[in-house]
Amino acid sequence: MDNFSESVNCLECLKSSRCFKKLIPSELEFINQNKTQILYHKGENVCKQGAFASYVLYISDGLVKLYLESPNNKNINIKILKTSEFIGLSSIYGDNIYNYSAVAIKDSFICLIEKDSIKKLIIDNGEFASGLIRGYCKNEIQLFDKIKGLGNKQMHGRIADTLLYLSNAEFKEYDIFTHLSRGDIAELAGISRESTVRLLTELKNDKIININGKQIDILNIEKLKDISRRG
Amino acid sequence: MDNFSESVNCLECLKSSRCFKKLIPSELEFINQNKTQILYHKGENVCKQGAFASYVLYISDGLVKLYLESPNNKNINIKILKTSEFIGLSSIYGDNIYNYSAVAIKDSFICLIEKDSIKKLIIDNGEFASGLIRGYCKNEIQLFDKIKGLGNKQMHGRIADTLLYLSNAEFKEYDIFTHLSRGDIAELAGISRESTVRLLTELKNDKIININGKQIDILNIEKLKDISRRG
DNA sequence: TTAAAATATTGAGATAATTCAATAAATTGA
DNA sequence: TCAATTTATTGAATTATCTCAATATTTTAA
Repeated sequence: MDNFSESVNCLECLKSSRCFKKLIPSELEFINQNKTQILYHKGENVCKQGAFASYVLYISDGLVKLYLESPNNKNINIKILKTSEFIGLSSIYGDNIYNYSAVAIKDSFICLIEKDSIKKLIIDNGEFASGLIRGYCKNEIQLFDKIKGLGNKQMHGRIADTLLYLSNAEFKEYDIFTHLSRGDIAELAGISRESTVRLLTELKNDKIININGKQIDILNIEKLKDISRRG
Repeated sequence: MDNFSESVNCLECLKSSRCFKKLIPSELEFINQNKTQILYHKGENVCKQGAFASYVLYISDGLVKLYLESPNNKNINIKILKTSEFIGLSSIYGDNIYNYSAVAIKDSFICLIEKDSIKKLIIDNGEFASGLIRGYCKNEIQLFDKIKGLGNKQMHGRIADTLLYLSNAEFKEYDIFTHLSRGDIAELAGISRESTVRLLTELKNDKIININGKQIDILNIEKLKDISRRG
């Protein structure tokens, strides 16, 4: 199988984002003309922080880890993106550079959409713009949560946050833990791999979670939320 | 002087944001009808995390500190907002709640704009929506920087980041340091007040900055940038 | 299937950063 | 202007967290 799937038509796409539903057929056709779909294999970089950003990426089907790189090559994972989510929307104005890196954590079909077509649709179609802005808002709120966690919680609260995040309904269908290493979890929580392992063992001993290889299940969500709250 | 300034007309406003310039006169008049301008004194809360958000706030003239509150009542300062910037734009969709708190750090004129009028203009005027999205993008990039700092820099790098941020051209006309306490700087850097003081003294001894009461001046920006880079 | 590579786990020591406490300096309001 | 309050500064002790190193387990690829 090569990197290009049989050409998927945006007008028939079943994985389309809420805001695409606001487009009229001719606009959808316009997007269709200005996009390519590519298969990224697990572990492959979908975009790279600092690289020239001519496309907005859209996850047609897959699972992608978004992360920030730092000079001291410690990464911090921002979030896990799923089917029907955008990558690189924060790059459509301004520097024309990706502000983060992204890597497929399982084989994923990604649509590359010309940045300028998105910009054109924002101006032409207010409902589309409104839908996009809805996404920006949701996004921002999540970034605030991240900042709260990193800014004033310590290890226990952060790992609790991360486990609650990963156990959230949005990942139900994804069997998310099988795609994540301890290092991935550590970088989501913003703590070291070793500390992560230690904390997970501790939570298991306290019967708050159950660990089965990579799979982690929450046994006592109230206690975990409490740990998250206390920080 | 009461809390309301003589009614300022949006059509004649000299402090209008870039995106307001995309509005046609009737739309500006529409905003004008749906806003109130209020004077907030230094130290007064402009909005409160968790409170019902019916308005988008716009700084007509002033200086406002945006911060996140946590249960353990340690705050983290997100940024300092200046004249012509919005507060609460991330609340126009979704939960209808402010996601952060904001406090005036000097007397500030703030316009309260009906959330629904902003929403209406987004749908009616693509150029306005586009302008707003430009703001969302810029914002997001700054939040990523914040996360990078908190996530994988230690004290020295963080205080360097904060000093560089506050010494940036955007605050040139504001004499920003006179409005900030050591605690404010600490919460911007995400470290304790005591550590902040110690680090500032250290930087002063190394002749990288100069301290004169509240005023802080960068003497060796290259060295400071280097500290920021190393983390 | 097996050897090599990558990932996970555990313990111990080192380091970063906070907290507490005491004092100094600056600001505020009567 | 002066006392009261808030803010800033410094040192010492404590705590949180990381790093290093050694071993175990899992995954990968020949």
